Amino acid sequence: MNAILEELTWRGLLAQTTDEAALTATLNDAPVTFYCGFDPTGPSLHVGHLMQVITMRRLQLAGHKPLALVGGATGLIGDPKPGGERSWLDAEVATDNVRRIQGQLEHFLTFGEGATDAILVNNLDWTASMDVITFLRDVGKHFSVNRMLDRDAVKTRLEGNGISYTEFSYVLLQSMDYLELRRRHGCTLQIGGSDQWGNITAGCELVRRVDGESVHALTTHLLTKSDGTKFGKTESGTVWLDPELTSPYAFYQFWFNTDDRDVINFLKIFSMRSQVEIAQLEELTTTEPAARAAQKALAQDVTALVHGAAAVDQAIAASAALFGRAELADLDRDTVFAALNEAGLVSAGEVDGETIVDYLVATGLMASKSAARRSIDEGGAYLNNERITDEAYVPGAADWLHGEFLLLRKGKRSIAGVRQGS
RNA sequence: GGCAGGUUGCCCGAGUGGCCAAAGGGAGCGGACUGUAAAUCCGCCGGCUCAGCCUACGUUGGUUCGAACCCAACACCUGCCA
Repeated sequence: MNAILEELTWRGLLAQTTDEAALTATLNDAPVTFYCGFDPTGPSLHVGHLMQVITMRRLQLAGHKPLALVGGATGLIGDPKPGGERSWLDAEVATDNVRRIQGQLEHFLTFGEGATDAILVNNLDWTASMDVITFLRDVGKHFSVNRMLDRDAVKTRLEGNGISYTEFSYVLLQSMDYLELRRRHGCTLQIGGSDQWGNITAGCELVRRVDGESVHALTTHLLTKSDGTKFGKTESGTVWLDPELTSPYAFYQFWFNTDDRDVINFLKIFSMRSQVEIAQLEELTTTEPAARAAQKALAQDVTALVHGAAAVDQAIAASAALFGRAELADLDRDTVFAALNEAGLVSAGEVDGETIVDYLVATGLMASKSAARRSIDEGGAYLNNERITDEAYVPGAADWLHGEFLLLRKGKRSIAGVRQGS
């Protein structure tokens, strides 16, 4: 087996390949141009996309050439998912999303003119100008509806709430991408999540039927968590890569809170650490679970990759200040400010009212005054790390840290601050 | 275009005239125990000027002392037929 395939296998990434022997030979033979597509369904990539992005990076480091495709066209159509029809993505929003996502991808791969440098492509470029007759004759003719109906997502939809012709056609567009990228860039490998297997192999088949060339597919396992919940979500929603949508602090916390049972798998998938290093961390997780060395390594690695080393330092400092044992009074003003700023800081001027309930609501920590009162009742609200018992309490001069900040907390780990003055 | 079924809180789903802010489950939140983990147990889970009031069961209008529940129209979804 080829070295990079072995590594992907060890990391638990490799789910399926079209023809392992042929793919191994191809990868050994020469640099391979490969692609992976991202549909612009949101304003940013999120941690769920990270697995593919990092896999692309691994392949690039192994000497292969990535084509990062953003689905300006496919995003407007929608890949059928079992649950039901997707909500319509406005064309303008899609265009904007494409631009944002392209910018993010540039962050993770090395782009340029060199042999293994990555190239950005957008499938709108070869789809928008295609006319219906050409589409139906040159592309549609190669697809059997009978086989399209066999796909799981489609079957589920037929048994459930049905599927529109729009989404049913999605696979044709994605297949066209493969054909086009092979012609334009000599692309002979497509990677994606294992849920993309059907779309990817359909592309392989189209290339074979139309151009008579044999191209490859490689899928990665879908990420599962031990507790059965979906990866990539927190109580506040999707964990985005855009620092405007998910702060580096929240991002760091997301990884830091990983379950013991998942942390080693995540390190294999998301970090560039070696087999030896990960084995050591695995050992530490068993012998000294409370230290959570593996979670720290994971959070630092991924945060550094996405937001840079400086953001890691800030996230660590903020976490230490907010969760540490240190007396709040002992923390210097700048540390408090940096920590609260990461956690989310509201200016006192924006607070409507003066009781602790008003502050809790203003920071967004509590959804409503009712919820705030309830939390206080339940003993789950804290001011400067001390439990609040009186919902009518009005913070006094002594409560303002350095005369400037209030530290508010809900439960153990939802934190926000209020800042006096401007 | 015809016929049938459907639209309930974040999600699923019960409720068919007063006892309904609406059963049950899931998700979520808090507490206890811990390690900012998991599991477990307990509590909470529309809003507010909170023993009361307001808003809510697709939309609008109607019947009624009283409607998520009955009637009408409309909108949307699904299926079957044309």
